[in-house]
Amino acid sequence: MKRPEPRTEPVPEATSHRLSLLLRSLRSLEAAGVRTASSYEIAARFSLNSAQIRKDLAQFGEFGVRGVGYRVADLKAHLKDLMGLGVTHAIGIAGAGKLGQALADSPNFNAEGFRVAALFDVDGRKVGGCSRTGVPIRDVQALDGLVKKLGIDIGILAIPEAGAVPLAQRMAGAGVRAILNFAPVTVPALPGVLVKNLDLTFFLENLSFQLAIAKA
Amino acid sequence: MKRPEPRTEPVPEATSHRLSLLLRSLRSLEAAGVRTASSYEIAARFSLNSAQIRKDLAQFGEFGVRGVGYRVADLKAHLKDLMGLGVTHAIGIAGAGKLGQALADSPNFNAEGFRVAALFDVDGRKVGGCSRTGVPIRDVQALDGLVKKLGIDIGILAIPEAGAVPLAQRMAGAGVRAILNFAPVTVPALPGVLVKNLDLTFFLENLSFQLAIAKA
DNA sequence: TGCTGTGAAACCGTTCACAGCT
DNA sequence: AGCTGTGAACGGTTTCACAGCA
Repeated sequence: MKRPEPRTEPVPEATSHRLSLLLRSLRSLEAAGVRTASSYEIAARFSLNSAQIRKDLAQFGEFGVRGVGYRVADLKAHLKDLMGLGVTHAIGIAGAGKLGQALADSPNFNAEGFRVAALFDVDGRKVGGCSRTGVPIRDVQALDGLVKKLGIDIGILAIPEAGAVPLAQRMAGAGVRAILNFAPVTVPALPGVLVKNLDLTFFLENLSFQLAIAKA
Repeated sequence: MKRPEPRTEPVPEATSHRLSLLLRSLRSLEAAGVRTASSYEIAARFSLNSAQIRKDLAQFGEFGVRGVGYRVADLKAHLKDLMGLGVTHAIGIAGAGKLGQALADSPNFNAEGFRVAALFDVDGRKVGGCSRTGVPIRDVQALDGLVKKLGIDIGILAIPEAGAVPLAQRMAGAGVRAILNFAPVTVPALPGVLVKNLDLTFFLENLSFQLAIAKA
């Protein structure tokens, strides 16, 4: 099994999402006791083209066995490694409101590869407490120190619009390497830090838009 | 100002997101007292190509004035109309946990074009209560009746994985026209209902992936 | 034989560059 | 002159179709 040159260009978001889906699918195949699966079988699971699965994987190496398919356990292990889920990322969430706590307690954010290390808030009444599953709520003042101490490499912004950009900058300064922003502002790219803006309103508006068009 | 044929094909998600961004930008321009803006000026606000803005809009009509640009108030009104935000969509959220309540109380989900009409839960202790901003929590049993009574046309799934698909089907049966699913399962397309699966884990995994590649 | 991995073709979205209106 | 609206060029992604290996 050979590997191509290590990539430097970012992976297209569509590819990344398909690989996440693939990983999820492999987990369920493994749980079902399936040892080996062809790209055709996998493609049937979610509605995808089998060639696309092969192409997606081929960018990163040769993971299959001709005439046989893919060994589920092997491919899953390779994928996890590839996606950087072999090591556990420590997450810091700014904003201990409902959204922040929902994310902090979510099994999805404490799954393979991720662990929510702390919540941060400005509200003195919340600071010192912890979320339902025990994620401590700290004062934003302590952010810089705790990012380093806890090894937080991913920051999440679950705060109102106004504070988002400065807080993103603060996180970047503290050494966070990636930021997921839920506030309805576009946080600009920061040097050396990956920023993903994720305004949930846009998805709602998208639905509204599609409905409006279908109606017409 | 002429309009092209009404569209039937779905709008690409990228276009839809850009138009959401454009709408947001127009609101801030209007708030700043700007009356008219060229595609070049608007493009500079977010980092886009001016031609793309013109092309995006051109699919739906002619909204600009040659030699002048776009009248901010006019374009905003047209965009809102186009995106189906002229009428208010009633939203029903399944799952009155932290995420469900966060969304129910979010100003973004109660903005122009949207209003959260009800939360639904199976937990008898929650039923009968309401969220911080007063969205009533109802028993899932009552879903079918309330969808019709409250005119709910958009359903949101903020529940664990297991119940998501059946509940989506139930919502579809009750007459919901679009579903936004936050549970980590792919809810398949249902006849006559728009389904958008939005697994937040995928965005985290995407960040992890990009970090892993950058490191290599 | 049956599957992967992959060049070639088709498709789609973005960018360029300019005609045409005000 | 200045800007929109748009045909044409470009670049990237998806699909096809098959060579090549187990």
